[in-house]
Amino acid sequence: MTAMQEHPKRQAILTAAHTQFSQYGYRKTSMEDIATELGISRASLYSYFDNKDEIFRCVSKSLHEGALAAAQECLADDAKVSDLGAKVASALLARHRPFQYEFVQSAHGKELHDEYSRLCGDIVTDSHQRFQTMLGAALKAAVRREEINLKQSGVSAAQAAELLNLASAGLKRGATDSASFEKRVRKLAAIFVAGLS
Amino acid sequence: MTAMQEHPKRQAILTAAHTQFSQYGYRKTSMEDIATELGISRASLYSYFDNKDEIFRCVSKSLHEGALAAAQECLADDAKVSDLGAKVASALLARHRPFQYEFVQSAHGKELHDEYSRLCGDIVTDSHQRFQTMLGAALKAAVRREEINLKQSGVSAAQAAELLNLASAGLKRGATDSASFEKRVRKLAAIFVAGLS
DNA sequence: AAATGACAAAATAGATATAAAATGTCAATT
DNA sequence: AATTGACATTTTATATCTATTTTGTCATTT
Repeated sequence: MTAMQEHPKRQAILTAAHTQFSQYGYRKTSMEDIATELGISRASLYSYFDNKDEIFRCVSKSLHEGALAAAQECLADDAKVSDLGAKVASALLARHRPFQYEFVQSAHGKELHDEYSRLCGDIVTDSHQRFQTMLGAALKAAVRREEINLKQSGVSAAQAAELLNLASAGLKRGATDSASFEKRVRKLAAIFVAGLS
Repeated sequence: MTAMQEHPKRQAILTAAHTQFSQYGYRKTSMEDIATELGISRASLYSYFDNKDEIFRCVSKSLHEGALAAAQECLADDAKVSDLGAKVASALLARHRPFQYEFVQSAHGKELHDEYSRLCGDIVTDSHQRFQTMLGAALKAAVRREEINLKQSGVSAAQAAELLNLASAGLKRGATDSASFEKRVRKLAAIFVAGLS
């Protein structure tokens, strides 16, 4: 249920690193920068992490775990949300929120994206898969509750989850800020869920 | 209605260039390569185009114009398509088909994408806009025909068109080939249109 | 034990030089 | 008039060198 216990110092380092990475990109952030951001010496970092690559991977892992936990929370049976469309939208937003750096058209955004696929391809894939599984399960539960009906459109719950996830990622392209992204995801989810009835 | 008349030689050059560009990327394709592909001398190219950048822009323009014309055809009132979902899907596919190079996870795909935004940002934006306008108009016509109803979901026809277009672009990410992309677009369009009823 | 300063090794950035490839022009050719 | 070979120019690729930055380790300090 909960993420693996991280040594609090490790967690602090990851937070500082995340701040620097999203501000200056991966390559332009040095271990010195991360240490300074935290107010400790660079050498201390090596007591907690092997190298910068590992820090980056752990930041990524932490972001993904957090996003998945938040999404899971949104999809929980006892979630007090009016309708399924809103529930799905909130899960999609929880899933994609930490990765809004992709909005950035700048060199930073592109570099970060490249480093992600270079160093964290497995983490991204795994997270992608797990999210689709949990969203698929939530949709299946909704079928059981007869809130939606998949037979008409001929898609499985898993396929529907995949479509929602990929489509949401597409909505980032046109968005200039997180607010417009959020609005679009909510409308898409509402219409999509309405289409499964 | 029809695209601007291109000198047939110009058109032949654009075709040869497109072949080379999609095979080797922009930078790795030389004017010599394009000329050889066509069986003429490199110098001749300069009788028809100022330079490589202009050729690339014209290839892009041609692809976009072709895609828009095809999409327009799909959306025409007299199009003999069973339902609105299928009609919308075919238009989306016509719009995105020429740009499936984005599937390519390889360096080529990324380079081409970069060159597109460097040299053809205006063309891409314009095409994007025009497509959404025509799709929006088609949706509006469907509202008039009472095939769909936008009031329930609270989106304008233009917003719905935008959502469909961006979401479709997102579906490229997960697709490994054009067939899987096509299936996904058809399902998304069907569900989306069903959600507007 | 946790943190750090100091050190050697490795990576990066910048400058320079050279060779090769590609570009754009134009006079000559068909 | 359309096409091209040939030329001068520009761009790109590669290698080498130096100076600087960054990294990873470890003995020392608190």
